[in-house]
Amino acid sequence: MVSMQPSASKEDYLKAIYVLADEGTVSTNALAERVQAKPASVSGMLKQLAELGWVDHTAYKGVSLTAAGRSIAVDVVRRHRLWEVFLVERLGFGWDEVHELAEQLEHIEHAELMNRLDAHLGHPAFDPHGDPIPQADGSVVDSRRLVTADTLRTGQAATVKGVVDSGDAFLRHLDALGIGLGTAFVVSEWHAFDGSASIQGRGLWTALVLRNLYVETTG
Amino acid sequence: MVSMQPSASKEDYLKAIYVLADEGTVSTNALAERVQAKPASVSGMLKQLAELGWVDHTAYKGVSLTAAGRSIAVDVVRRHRLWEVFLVERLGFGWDEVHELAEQLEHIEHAELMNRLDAHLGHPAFDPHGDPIPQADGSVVDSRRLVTADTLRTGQAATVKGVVDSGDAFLRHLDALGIGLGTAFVVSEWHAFDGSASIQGRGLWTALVLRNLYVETTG
DNA sequence: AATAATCTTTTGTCTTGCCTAAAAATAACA
DNA sequence: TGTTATTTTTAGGCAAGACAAAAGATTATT
Repeated sequence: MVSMQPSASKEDYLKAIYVLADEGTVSTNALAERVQAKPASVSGMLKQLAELGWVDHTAYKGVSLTAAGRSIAVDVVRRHRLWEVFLVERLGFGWDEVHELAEQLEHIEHAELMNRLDAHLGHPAFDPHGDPIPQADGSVVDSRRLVTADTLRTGQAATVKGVVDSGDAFLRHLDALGIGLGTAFVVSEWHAFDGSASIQGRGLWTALVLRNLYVETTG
Repeated sequence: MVSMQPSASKEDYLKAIYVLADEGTVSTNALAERVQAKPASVSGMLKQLAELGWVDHTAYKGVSLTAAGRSIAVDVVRRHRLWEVFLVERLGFGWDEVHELAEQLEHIEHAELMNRLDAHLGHPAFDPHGDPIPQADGSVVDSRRLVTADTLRTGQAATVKGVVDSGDAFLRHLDALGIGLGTAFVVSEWHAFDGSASIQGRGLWTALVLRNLYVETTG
């Protein structure tokens, strides 16, 4: 077998390590607390994860994710947050009632499903709790580099990185304007009267309220 | 515990019995074939299902669902088919590539989720393969009582039971017209030129192409 | 009915996956 | 260096589900 699918439980461990690993390594105790198990159980699981090449584990020293492990963990987080957006934006759940449900949905393994869901939701940059949603390639947006487009100055260039809310109407609007993930544009002129701006991208001009767009400035 | 959640595997067994039980009972061998297991394994599982009150099993005679068991099986089928509609109509999957994915999604246990998804899809009556989708209350539409609304005669009364396809645009259109599941109406007049009809319901008149609507005639 | 063929259940075991308590090892630090 | 806290190892448990082999029940055949 080339690369096996992690079980739901292993995904949970990897996710926990990912979340706890602000600095280098995570202790067995901290991990045990996080996944609601005894330290002995964690030790056992870490041995398995290390054999699978998903963590680096030095006995008594702590554990950290390998590149492969981080990739899985990030994907779990991505799935979790995309489902949360779907549940809130499309099915009308409250942002406070979707966590445990997303906790189930996140373990469904199907890359194509998540990519299509992501597109369906307009490539949201943040989940309903404001946490960033990792990209399909595993990159996580550095939220410090990301601003809502209404902070741009006239003449400034930017690239669309995501939407603030994935509401149906707004996404359709964007679609009609030919604006999507990766669209680069320049702010031509602000219209004070309604807070919208004229922007120019790939030869097209359009007016748009920029409040709902996350962008990365490019000049 | 009042009523436990069946495991994914038990749900599969119940669904298999449901599907195979055209007449009274299902044989152990047929079931084994269906769930890809040996008859011995099926016997063991049937004992458990009987203890849980989900099947009636008389040794050597065959098995059938109890009311409780049928209720579970129908719900699994419902979940499976609703997910299929979602995958095809919303995410753009081909109708031939969604089965195995729906096979995973169907085991997610959350009544509210499915009810909201059902509403989100406009209460579809059939899945992308043309199979009927059970209602939330467990009732399964008798497809013989259901017709597409374009077969109605002038003056005939009918109640909306579902849509043929759950496309975004069409559902929004219905919504704007105030038409939904359960809406009763009478066909006032057919317009030969475009195949649409004027209908009247709750005092409102509107024109509509009826081809995409499943209705039950009521007079 | 007796025998044979078939189907089904029982019995005893296995595997997988995860968990745990208790004991041993290591690390940290006074 | 001894004491304490953390971690790992060891040995074992438990739940779910599967299976082979043997035994039992049913059905078909003669």
